[in-house]
Amino acid sequence: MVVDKLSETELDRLFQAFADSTRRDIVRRVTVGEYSVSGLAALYAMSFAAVQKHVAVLERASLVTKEKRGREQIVRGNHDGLQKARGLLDEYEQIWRQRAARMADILAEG
Amino acid sequence: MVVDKLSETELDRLFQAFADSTRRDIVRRVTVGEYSVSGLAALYAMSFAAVQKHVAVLERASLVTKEKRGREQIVRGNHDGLQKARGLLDEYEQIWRQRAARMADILAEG
DNA sequence: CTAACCTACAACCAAATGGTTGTAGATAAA
DNA sequence: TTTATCTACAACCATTTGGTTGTAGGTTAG
Repeated sequence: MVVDKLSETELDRLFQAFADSTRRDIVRRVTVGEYSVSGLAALYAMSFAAVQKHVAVLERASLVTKEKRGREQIVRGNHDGLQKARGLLDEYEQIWRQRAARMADILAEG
Repeated sequence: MVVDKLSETELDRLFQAFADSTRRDIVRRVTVGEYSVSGLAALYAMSFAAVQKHVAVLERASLVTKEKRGREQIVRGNHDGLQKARGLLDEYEQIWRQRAARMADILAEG
C-alpha cells in the first residue's frame, strides 16, 4: 500500500489546524453530526466571523469539507486530513520501535 | 489501562510543536541519535538561537528532553509527547469508526 | 591562565494568528 | 416584494511566532 508523500507545508497546515481547542472541537462535532457554519458559531463564545475563519483553517488542512445547501454551508468531517496526520505520527512511532529494537540487539550482544 | 486526560493547552503545545518542519526534523533526529543543541544547530540554515528556541518549544511539548553533559546540553527524543498526540488522533479515529458503524446500521435497517 | 566553545537569554523585527466590527451578496421566509 | 438569515470578505488590532544579533556565564582545551 503506497501512501503519497505529504509536502511539508501540508503537514504544517495539518498540525497547525489541530493546535487550537476550538478547531479540535469543531472536528469532533462535524464528524458525528451535520452543522452549518452558523450552527457551529452558535456553540462558541466568539463571533461568527471567528468561527468562519476556524472552519477555513480546517478546510485548508483537509480536515473538513463544506457543501452548499440552500443559503447554508454544511460542514462535514473529512477523513483525509486525519489519516494523513495519523500517518505521520505512525512513522515517528516506527522510528521509536526501531530504536527500541536496536537497543535490545545491543543488550543481547553485550 | 487508564490514560490521563490531557489539558487543552497541553494539546495546543503538542500540535503546535509538530506544526513546523524544522521541529519535526529535530524530533526524528534526536529519536535516532544523540545531538547537542549546537550539533543540531549545525544542521540547519539558521542561527544557533533559532534552533535553541525550536528545542525549547519541543521540550515544553514533552517531545524532547535535555540533559546537561559537561558544557553541552544533550537533546533526546521523549516518547511521552508522541504517545499523547497519537492518543488524541486515535480518539478521533474512533469517532470516525463509530460513525461508520452507525451508517452501516442504518443501511442494514433500511 | 587564557582562549575557545556551548548555552542561555534579552531585545528587536516582520509576518502570522486569533480575534473584532462592518459591509455586501445570495437565499429563504413573511 | 420586503425582510430576515446565512455566508464571505475586508480592515483593523493585539498577541504570538520564527527569525535575527548581541551579551554574558559556565566548561573544556591549550
